[in-house]
Amino acid sequence: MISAIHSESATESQLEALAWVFKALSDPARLKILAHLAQHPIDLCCGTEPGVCACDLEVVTGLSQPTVSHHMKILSSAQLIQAEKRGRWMYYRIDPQGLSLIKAFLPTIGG
Amino acid sequence: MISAIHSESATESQLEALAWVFKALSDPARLKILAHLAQHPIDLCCGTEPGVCACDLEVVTGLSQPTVSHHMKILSSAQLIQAEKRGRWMYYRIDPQGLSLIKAFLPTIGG
DNA sequence: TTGATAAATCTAAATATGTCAATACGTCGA
DNA sequence: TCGACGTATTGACATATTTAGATTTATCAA
Repeated sequence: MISAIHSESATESQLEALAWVFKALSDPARLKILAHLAQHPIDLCCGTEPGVCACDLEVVTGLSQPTVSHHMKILSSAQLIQAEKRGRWMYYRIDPQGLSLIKAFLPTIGG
Repeated sequence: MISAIHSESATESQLEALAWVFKALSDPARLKILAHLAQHPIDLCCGTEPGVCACDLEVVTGLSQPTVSHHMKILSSAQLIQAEKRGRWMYYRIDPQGLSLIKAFLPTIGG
């Protein structure tokens, strides 16, 4: 069949989407944020709400508020976190979609 | 115990090493190279030698020779490929170490 | 309504990255 | 030894990324 001419199993745009998820994971601050979210599904500072608020992540990373906001936007665009605003606070939690993409792809590159 | 003060399970330097592997994976050209290596353990253009030579990867990626060389250096530094020189040719193959690092870390961030 | 607070956006900076042309380096064959 | 060939390195350039200060927006409390 014709599509077999393109012998690579992943299309160009699929590779770009995957590369973007990997890029979101390529910063130590963002890895630290994700590890914190995975290990603290219940918020520490703002009560018993599910998720972690942005102010916590400033402490965890030692970065400024705008910088944390920037990182969260990147993680969100890669579907690695889900963000929800409740009142004045943003709450974050792990989004399984981004990592699922990666886990499905790893065998393609020998993993 | 004292070390428990640092409650994150991964140290700063471990996170940096992981981030570096993810960064090596964050480029579509490098993903394409890895996919090609995984799917062609036997060389196409230069006989029956195990591995893929650099000249093949110029064709696969459509990039110039120096650019491919640059990408291979990055993949190698992340332990994602093994490189071997035989005569005038460089042969590459998948190195399982880099991906193993990642696969071991994914559960830490909810994967 | 006003003031305070949490987060996003805008702006600017320093640094990093991807790319190729030119060149250098190794290796092989004649 | 010399020339050709495959790859690595260097230099240059355009673009992207990380970061924080200043400002804006949205929400709540008084």
